[in-house]
Amino acid sequence: MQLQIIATVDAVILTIDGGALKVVLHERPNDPFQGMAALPGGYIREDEDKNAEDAMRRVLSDKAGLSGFYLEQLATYSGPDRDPRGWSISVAYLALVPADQLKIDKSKAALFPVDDLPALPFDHGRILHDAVQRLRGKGAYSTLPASLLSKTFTLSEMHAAYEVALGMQIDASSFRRKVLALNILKDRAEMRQDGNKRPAKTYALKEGVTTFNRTLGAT
Amino acid sequence: MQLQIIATVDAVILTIDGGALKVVLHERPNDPFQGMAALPGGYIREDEDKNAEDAMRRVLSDKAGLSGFYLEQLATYSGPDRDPRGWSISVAYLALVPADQLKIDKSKAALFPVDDLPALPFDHGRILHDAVQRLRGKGAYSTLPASLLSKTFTLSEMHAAYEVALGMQIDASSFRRKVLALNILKDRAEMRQDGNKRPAKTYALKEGVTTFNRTLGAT
DNA sequence: AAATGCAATATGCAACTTGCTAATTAATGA
DNA sequence: TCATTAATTAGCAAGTTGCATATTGCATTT
Repeated sequence: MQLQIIATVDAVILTIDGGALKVVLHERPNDPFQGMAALPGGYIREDEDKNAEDAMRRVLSDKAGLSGFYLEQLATYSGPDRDPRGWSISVAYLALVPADQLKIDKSKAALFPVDDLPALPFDHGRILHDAVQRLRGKGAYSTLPASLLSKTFTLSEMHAAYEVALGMQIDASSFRRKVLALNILKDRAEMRQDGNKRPAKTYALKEGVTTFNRTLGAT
Repeated sequence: MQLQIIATVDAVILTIDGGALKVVLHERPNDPFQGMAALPGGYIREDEDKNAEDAMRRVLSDKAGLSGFYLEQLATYSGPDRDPRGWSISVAYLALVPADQLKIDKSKAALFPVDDLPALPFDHGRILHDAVQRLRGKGAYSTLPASLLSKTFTLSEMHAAYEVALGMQIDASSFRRKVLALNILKDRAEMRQDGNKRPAKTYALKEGVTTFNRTLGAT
C-alpha cells in the first residue's frame, strides 16, 4: 500500500556577515547534483533519529559542528519530481546562527548573500525564499533577528540585526525606545564595541520572551 | 539504507459554531484506535498525489466533501512512537471552513469545542493545540479569522469571528474603525442579518490581502 | 403615527505611540 | 583642550487607540 519514500531534512542556515543576510550552502559530495552548492541536509534515519528535528540537529552537528542555536521548523516539501531519485518528502528548518559561532570548512561550504544566489538544485530556491519570508514576516514582531547575535549585544547591534534581517531601514531612536519599552531585555555589564567611540551598554534577551504585539519595523 | 516509513496527512478543520471555535473530529473506521474521535487524515499516495497538500485535499474531498476553503500547512510531526504501526511522518494542515459550508455526516464525524475536547489518539492533541495557537497568533494581524465566514459578511459578523478565533474580547468601535482604515474590504449590497434590527452593510475581503501591520486584537 | 427596543454606525476625546530632528554624553586621538 | 564619532535622550507634531456617548434605520408596540 505504500511504496518506498525518500524522507530527508534540509536546513536554511542564516547569519549576518559583512552587514548582509547570508545563507550557508554546502557543496554536494554525491549525486544527484554532485558538486553543486545546496542547502545542507540528509536522510532521516529511522533507526537512530527520534524525529525529524532530531535528524536535523544530527545533520547540522555532523556537517557543520553546530549546536545551541535557534532552530524552528519551516515547512515540508514533497512530491515525485523534486528529487530525481523518486517521490520524496523533506522537512525544512530555519536555523539562525550568530556569525562568530559559524566555523565554515571553506573546502566544503560557503556563505552566500540571500539576494545574490547561484542556481540551486531540487526546490532549494523555493525553500530558501520561504525561509527569508518567514524571518522577515515573523521577525518584525518577535525576537527572531536577535538570534543572529551573540548572547550579549548592544542596542546598536540589535538595531543593525533587525535592519538586516527585515531588509529595511528602521529609525534608530524609535527602535531603542520601543525595544526598551517592551521590557524584553535584561541589562549586562558594559563594553565598548568599536574600540574608539562611546561605549555602549550591553543587554541579553530575557528568557521566554519571543513575540510581542507592537512591531519593530514594518509599515 | 531506508526502512519503510509511514507518510500521512492530518487536518485540523476549524469552524465557528454556536459562538464557539470548534474542530471536526472523525470516528476512526479502522485500527489503530478504531472507534476513537480523531483528526481526519489519510495516507499520502505516491502514485496519485502530486504532493502532501494534494493528498490533504483529496482526503478532505473524499471524507468531508470539502473544497474551496482556506488551507495552510501547519507543521510536520514525526517519530517512531506516535503511530503504533511504526516510524511515521505526518504533515498537518490547518483548514478554516465557514459553518454553512460544512456538511457533517453525523454517523461518522462531529464538532467539538476546542477548549473542551475528548482524549485524542496519536499526537493529535498536540497538533490541535498547535493549530489553535497558529490561528490565535497569526489571526491578530491577518485575515485568517475572516476565512471562517462566508464570502460576504457584515462588520458585526467579522467582529464576532475575530473574537471567537482569537479567544478574546475586542472593542467593537475600534475594530470597525481599524478594519475600515486598513482598506482590506470591498463593499457589497446590503442586507439585514437578524431580521428585525437595523440592517447592516455587507463586505467581502479584497483579493490578495492577507496580513497587515496593525493588530486587530491582542495587547 | 409616535414611542420604544436594538443593533449598526458615528463622534469626541484624553492618553498613548510613532517618526523625525535636535540635543547631550562619553570615549579617543590630535 | 578640542574635534570627532557613536550612544543615548529629549521634544514635538501627527497619528492611533480605548472607551464612553451619540445617532440612525428598521420592526414592533402603544
